[in-house]
Amino acid sequence: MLPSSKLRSSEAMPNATTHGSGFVPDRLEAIGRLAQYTRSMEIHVQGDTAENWSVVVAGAACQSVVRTDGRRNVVDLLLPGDDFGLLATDAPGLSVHAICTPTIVAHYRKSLIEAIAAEDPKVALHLRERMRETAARLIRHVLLLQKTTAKDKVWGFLKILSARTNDGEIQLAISRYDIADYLGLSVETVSRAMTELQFRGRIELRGPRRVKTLGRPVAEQTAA
Amino acid sequence: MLPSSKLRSSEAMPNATTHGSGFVPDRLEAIGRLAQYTRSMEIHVQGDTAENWSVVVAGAACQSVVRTDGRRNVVDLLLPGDDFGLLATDAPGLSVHAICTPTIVAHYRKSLIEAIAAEDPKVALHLRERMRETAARLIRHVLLLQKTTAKDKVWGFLKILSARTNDGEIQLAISRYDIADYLGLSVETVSRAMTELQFRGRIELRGPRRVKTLGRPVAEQTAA
DNA sequence: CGTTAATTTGAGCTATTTCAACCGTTGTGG
DNA sequence: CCACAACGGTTGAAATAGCTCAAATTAACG
Repeated sequence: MLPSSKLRSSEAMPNATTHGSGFVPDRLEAIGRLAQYTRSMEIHVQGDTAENWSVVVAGAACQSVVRTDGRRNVVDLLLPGDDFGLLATDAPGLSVHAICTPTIVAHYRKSLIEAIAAEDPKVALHLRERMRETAARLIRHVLLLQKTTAKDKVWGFLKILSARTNDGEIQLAISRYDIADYLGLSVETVSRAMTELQFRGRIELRGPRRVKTLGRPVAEQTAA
Repeated sequence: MLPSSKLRSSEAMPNATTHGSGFVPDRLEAIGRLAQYTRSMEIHVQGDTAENWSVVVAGAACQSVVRTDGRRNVVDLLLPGDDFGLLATDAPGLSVHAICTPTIVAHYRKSLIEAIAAEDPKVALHLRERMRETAARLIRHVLLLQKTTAKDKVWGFLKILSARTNDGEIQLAISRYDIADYLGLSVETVSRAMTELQFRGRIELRGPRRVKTLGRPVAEQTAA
């Protein structure tokens, strides 16, 4: 259950250090360590539990909890550019797993980035902005979960994903099971919601993992 | 829709400045402005929309959104000691309202606290800790919303509240309607869940707004 | 190709929403 | 001081939505 490879940036992704991934300031880029993970592998840096700030560079990951009854809840979905470990460290039983292969994550020691942030206001500002983004993601998640019907939840979820791609086409890195655990629904309900959304012309399924969002929210449609 | 009174700390709460409310470091306490609000009144400092960091000192407030269809969603419940305005500022349509009378909130200009934080690491640390608390609250909220049954949601909600009081007795500042909007349920379901929780001996209702939590989680009971 | 995992579909059951009415409290104006 | 409106809370009944168990179908991968 260890990363298949844990490499210096220069070894794993020569371009990452030289040109930068674009996700963090150059100043931080230099001290990052890239690690590559495979599907369902836990993401952490060996040796220390909560001492790292991490940014997903490629692939996808999700932060989740498993309940005492065996149920799993996905608290946050992490796509390239998303980070974790700065906020939400003390939550009990929270862990991060890769959900596709390969998933590449950049790890930064908190002690280091804090030292840099202390003397570089630009970096400090960047980190605060990252925290705000994480909070915004959590709030969007809450809003999603508060929607009444499963169709609304699934549609809202797909809409958020499609907003992160240029066109409406989505490459789903995440399985129906993960979506179910993210939305607090059963897999069957997620699947049915998908097919029904297609039936109603709101999405187009070009395969289980290829979705294109088409229309306006389900909420507006049900209102009409 | 303006605060009934907007006072210097020394005028409204003589003790707040001298002894401190205990919620923020002395260094910050000095620059805070206390404002008092009545139920359903929007909480903001006149003149600037998102330029303040605010801490609830007494009473209670909730951060909410109203959807296009008229539904309201409560994103965060703010009890004495909880803060808002640092994270989650850019969310669209988000506003904070007092949910009981009186609700007292301390406002701090962001420009000021950032300046202080820049030269006082202790204050900076405090602010980071506050952001982590806010995120932890959001995560707990997500986990609550992901619970499958309404009883689990309501019980989890009450349990979180009771964890913030010394004994298990809760003084509910929040109405059933607010709870419903917080948990993404209808009012009727919340009410029914309450009476059923009492029927099953998990809580004791000493009046609509006085609840005492008794047993272990509903989840464990349903498992048995 | 064959095996395994992922997704979809079906049927019965339970939970939740919705619409409606009722009760108790509070506050207000006559 | 009382009647009455307004609000918060509870309860009832019908319709719907979602969960569970079960199985079929499809995609992924060695």
